[in-house]
Amino acid sequence: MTGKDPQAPQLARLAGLIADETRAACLLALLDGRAWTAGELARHAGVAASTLSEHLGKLVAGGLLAEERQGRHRYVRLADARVAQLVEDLAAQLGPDTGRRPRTLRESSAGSAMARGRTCYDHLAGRLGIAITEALTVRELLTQDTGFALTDAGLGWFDSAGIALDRTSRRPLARACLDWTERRPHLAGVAGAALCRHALDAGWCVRIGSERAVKVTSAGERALSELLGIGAAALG
Amino acid sequence: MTGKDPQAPQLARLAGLIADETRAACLLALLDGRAWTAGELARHAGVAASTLSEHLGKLVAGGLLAEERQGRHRYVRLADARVAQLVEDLAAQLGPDTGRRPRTLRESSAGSAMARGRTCYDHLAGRLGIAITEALTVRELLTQDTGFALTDAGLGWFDSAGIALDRTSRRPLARACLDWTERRPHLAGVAGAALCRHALDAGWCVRIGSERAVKVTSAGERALSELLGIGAAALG
DNA sequence: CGAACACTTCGGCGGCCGCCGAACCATCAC
DNA sequence: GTGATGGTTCGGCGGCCGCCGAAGTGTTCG
Repeated sequence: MTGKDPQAPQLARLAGLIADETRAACLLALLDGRAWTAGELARHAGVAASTLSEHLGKLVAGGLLAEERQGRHRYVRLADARVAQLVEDLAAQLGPDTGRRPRTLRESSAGSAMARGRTCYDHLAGRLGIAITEALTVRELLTQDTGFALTDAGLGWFDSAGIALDRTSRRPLARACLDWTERRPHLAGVAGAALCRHALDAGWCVRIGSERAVKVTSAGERALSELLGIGAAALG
Repeated sequence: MTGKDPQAPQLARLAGLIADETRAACLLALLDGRAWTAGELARHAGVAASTLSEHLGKLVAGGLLAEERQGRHRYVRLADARVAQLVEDLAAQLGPDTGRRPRTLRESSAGSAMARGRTCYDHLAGRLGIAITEALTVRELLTQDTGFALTDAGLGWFDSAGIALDRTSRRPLARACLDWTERRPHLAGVAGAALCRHALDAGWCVRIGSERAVKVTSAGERALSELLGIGAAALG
């Protein structure tokens, strides 16, 4: 009676890819949606280059990462949005700051910058992401009470804001992503990605530091206030 | 510069709980939403009782399982719907039948019963779950093109069918859950759970075997046809 | 061309962890 | 009470896996 579920070994293997502190650190770092070189990740994780090389091999073989070789560099990024979502979901399961408290001033300010606004793979998160999601909901451009979807008015809003949405993608147009600093859902999916890309392209916000944190510019404050009625207070 | 993300160790620990074949088999078995005894799980996984006891200890300590002691039995079930979703998401990432092919007739027919209809923690999946989700969508009770949410008409349908929806829960009313046999989303969340419970209570379907598979009764066929226009063909 | 650099491969070391059986403890049946 | 059953604890064994440094491959730069 060892009728063990046939997908158990594979589930274990998949989880095993994430079940290593160094690989987990890589995946979290790659949640910024960009491609990192092997060396950058090795320094980030505080481990020898040779060690990290083996980790990348496993993650790529397991389908979690996509690689792109350029000259003597090996660039690596999350394979697709599904993998990003998976890592986010796992991280969200942990709950907010169950981690250690920041020890240094530098860490603390980096933490608060992340809490203020950051990218979550390809969309916006943190107080910035929440403020936008909230504003969309209040204006009935997004409905959250019977699920999570854009309204017809919401489609119109994106259109009039000049943000194109790819409606042919198999990826959901709007999806809720649980924010691990705010404990509330923010907008992800095709619409979330398009909005984030537009915000960066139009200079509404800029990346700060080398990680995921972003900062709203003064042009961004004007645009958010004008288009969604978001006041500076909500972005504090 | 070992500025490793502070949540990396925890992410690794969480994944590590799932990254064992025996524990993975337990979690998959518990996806039927019911409580199993330690002994049942040990036999299911094909491992000594002492070994399984240790596994359960870890899963409970890690918050993935909830336990309930009754007399000399230790009943254990998934801690909540979030954990179930997490396991489902991980399993969905694997893709359909990447596992081995069934070897015996018994396995094969069990597999097709599972493909025809099954529970996915607390909602319906398989061709049955897809047929229902599809019918709800065609009748514009559920919208999938701008996200995933019940429409106003959908709320009315649940009401007139006598299926109460708890709108006070923090859990989303409607949520998409990727079906790993059909590769398409089916209805989960509060509405999915209420529908599944009603289907079992009203005798629309009954559990078969000791696992997740369910079978539509003739009363169920009538009800589904009447309420949602689902023909027997869709349930093949 | 040679030096610096990014990455990979390979041995080898050490620790962690899943497994079992045996002993133990609790509950239930008689 | 005695015996059977479900579960837990404990040692101890074995394998897996992450780590490193050293040596090797390919690329870029002067």
